[in-house]
Amino acid sequence: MVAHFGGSSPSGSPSSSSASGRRDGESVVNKQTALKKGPWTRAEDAILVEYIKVHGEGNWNAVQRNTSLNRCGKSCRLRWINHLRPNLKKGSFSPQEERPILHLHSQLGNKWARMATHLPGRTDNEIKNYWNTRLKRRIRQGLPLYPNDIAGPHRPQPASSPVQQDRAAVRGRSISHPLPSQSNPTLGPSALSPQSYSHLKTATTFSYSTVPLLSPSGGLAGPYSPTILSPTPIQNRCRDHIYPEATASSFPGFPASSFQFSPSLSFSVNNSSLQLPELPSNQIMPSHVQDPMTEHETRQNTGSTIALLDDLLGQAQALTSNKNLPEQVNHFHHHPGARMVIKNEVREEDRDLARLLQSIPPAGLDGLINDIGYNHDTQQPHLDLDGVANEDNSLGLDIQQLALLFQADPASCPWTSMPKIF
DNA sequence: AATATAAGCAACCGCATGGTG
DNA sequence: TCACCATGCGGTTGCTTATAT
Repeated sequence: MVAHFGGSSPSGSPSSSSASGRRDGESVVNKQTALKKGPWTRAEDAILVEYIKVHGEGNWNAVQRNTSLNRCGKSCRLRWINHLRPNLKKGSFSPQEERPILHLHSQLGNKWARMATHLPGRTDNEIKNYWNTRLKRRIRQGLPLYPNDIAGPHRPQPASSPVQQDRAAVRGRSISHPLPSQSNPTLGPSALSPQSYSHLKTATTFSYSTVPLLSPSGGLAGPYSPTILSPTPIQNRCRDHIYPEATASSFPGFPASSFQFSPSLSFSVNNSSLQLPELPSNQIMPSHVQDPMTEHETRQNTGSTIALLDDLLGQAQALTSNKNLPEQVNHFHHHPGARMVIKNEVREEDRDLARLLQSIPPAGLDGLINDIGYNHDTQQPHLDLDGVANEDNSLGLDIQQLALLFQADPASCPWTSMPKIF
């Protein structure tokens, strides 16, 4: 078979000497004008590895200038990052790796690079490919993604989309949010047909953490507002269609008409690492429905819990801008009883953890956080909460403890019976 | 065995960001 | 302040292989 890569650019597989040879010859002539594309050959790999051995990573464009490689800097970087650098894991993802991916995606969305920092030896590209493959599979299996009223490539767009309503709501306008029932034909769970998939290719990630929370009065949920919050339309759809089996009665301890839909409460402890909550993996919505807020808007709208942690992270960044700064202990600005150990470098992992904590009702955090940090040995964030910390500084909360914290009945905690979405 | 479809994967592209002169 | 450059990220494409019909 003659393979063609990138349209008109012929190239062979790495073992195809004829194709690559012809291409190589061509590249020598056109070195100033046409850089080689397509699969890398072993010879090219060897050149790149040897160069990096001597000069180290970075300055990728210099590779092409200083070697016989006729690849652009971006291509060299990509090849090194994804295939040639040491300690890369190869092969399919293990179940131990898959679960964190699901959890991370539920918290971070399509932040592949960020996710990769939590999965040693794995690249963002691998994670992205894994996720996209899985997403396609689940869609093909017809699992519910969103309701019929918004599905389909040719449906007329409503005059006021749910997102617009959400946006209006977070700007303080009072909008009623009738809870859709399972029997509501327009909002009932729908199975997405494979034919609908092409439409979804434009969909982007939708994360619970971006959903604005409304107080019962319709205003924003502040950091110390009651934890019982009115769900927005988007949250309603999450509850009714991503967890279609769950009904209001599945959430004991919360009024049926007003609760914060936050499955993120379902922490558990396993193998001394922070287990992120089990969340649906298919958190996507069609592009004409979802309208993800900017990070700034998200912070503004969800307020608040995150503000506390951002406050701390801001302090950490300020403090750690001095590389020689010794490890310091700071006090929570809003939580005098809590303390945070600030290491000597600012870590994205901390920000990830902060995002995770964003999903915890503010009152649940109040006075609880004792220590927050990141364990580089285990590559896991750790969080000490007063009275519930484990010996190894991992998160010491199990689902029953959390249920108690948030005054739900642990014996009938709904998240333990949530259907798995993978 | 031939064909169709799905899955897995590698690589490219466009864009955003940050540093520097 | 601006332009330029290097780098990094996420989306997308298209090829190869595996599996189903």
